[in-house]
Amino acid sequence: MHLAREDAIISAVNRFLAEKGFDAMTVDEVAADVGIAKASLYKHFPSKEDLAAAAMVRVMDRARAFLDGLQADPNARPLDQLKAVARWTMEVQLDGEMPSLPSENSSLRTTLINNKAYMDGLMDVSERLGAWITAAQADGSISPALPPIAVLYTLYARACDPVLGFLKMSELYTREQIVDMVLSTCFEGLRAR
Amino acid sequence: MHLAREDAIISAVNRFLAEKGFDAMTVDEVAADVGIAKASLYKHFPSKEDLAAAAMVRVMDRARAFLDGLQADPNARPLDQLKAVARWTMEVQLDGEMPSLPSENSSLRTTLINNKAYMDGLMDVSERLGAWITAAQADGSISPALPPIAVLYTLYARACDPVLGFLKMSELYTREQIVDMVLSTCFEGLRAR
DNA sequence: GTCTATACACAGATAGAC
DNA sequence: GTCTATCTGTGTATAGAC
Repeated sequence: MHLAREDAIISAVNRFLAEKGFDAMTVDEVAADVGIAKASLYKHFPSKEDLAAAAMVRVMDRARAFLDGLQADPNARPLDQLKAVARWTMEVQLDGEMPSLPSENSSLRTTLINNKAYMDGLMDVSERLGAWITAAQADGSISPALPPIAVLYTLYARACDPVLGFLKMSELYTREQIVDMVLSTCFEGLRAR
Repeated sequence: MHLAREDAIISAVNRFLAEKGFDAMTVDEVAADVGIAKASLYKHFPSKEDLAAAAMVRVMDRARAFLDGLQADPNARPLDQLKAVARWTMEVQLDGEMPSLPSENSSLRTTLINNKAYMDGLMDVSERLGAWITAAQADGSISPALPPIAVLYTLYARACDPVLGFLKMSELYTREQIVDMVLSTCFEGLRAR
């Protein structure tokens, strides 16, 4: 019961973070959405920052589970694994399930850095992606001129790429078309091949 | 005197918007930075939203002036013009001079949409870039498979690309190297050619 | 753990004198 | 137009009863 309620809280936080971001999200609306009093919410999580951190931990866990699924196929090409991750990331964002935080907010940064579950998850994901990136550069599918960290950051940035939302707002393309276009832009570039 | 003071206000707003964003920026700190009382600030601009709008109008004017300079060279290739625009955008962001607004905040959106100077500037920039995009697709340098609007949004998104800030924070590369890497990723893609 | 009620701080905006 | 002082709303967090 207790865990189920906390899961409902995190779901609400996740949605609000995806919708309006950390600053615009209020603890009042989270409590109202879950259907409990604000004071009760503070019995589960000690601060607004910890609410956001819990949502980030959960999305990181989702990402790791997705990576587990990908690694079940041992003879997939590293490039395809990376594309699959980028696609998943963008689909999560388009579905309004990708919490995104301001990179500057220092109180939030401190909470996240001190959160072991989050940092461990981030390290794990980064290492697994890093292995695929170097493998893909070794087999010649990813440009070897780019530092691996630049490739990694570029992939992470797909989680908050505003192009997805703009194209969705235009209502000119389907979800799949949007993802395909941005994925193509990311890996193939704007220039013709 | 009056215009000079308003210009100082807009400069401060521009910097704060680039540093911490609209929500985190406070009117108090803007007034303190300029060195006037908050009430005096409200004699110049009727609301916080209008402050942000003024900063956006100014950066749009800067962009248009840059486009004017580019168009002075009549025999430049459209692809190179687009690259030059993307480069300029990223340099402005890296220098902490690119105000960036949340796309969701509705009160801000309303103010911007009702601001004729801003909307005219946005349309002008979009049309000029749109012409280069279609020209570059016609001459085979930009991928013809992408809708021009997707290319346009992708270029606009460079103004708030978090990869720039992350790479800067890593302190591994110079400003020029960072811009070159992200520019290459944008136009050439992650995949090797 | 859940609630109602409230403390506390801060930010946007305004009043009114000069 | 500039100032000091203030209003007002709202948001995070807590007190204390049950």
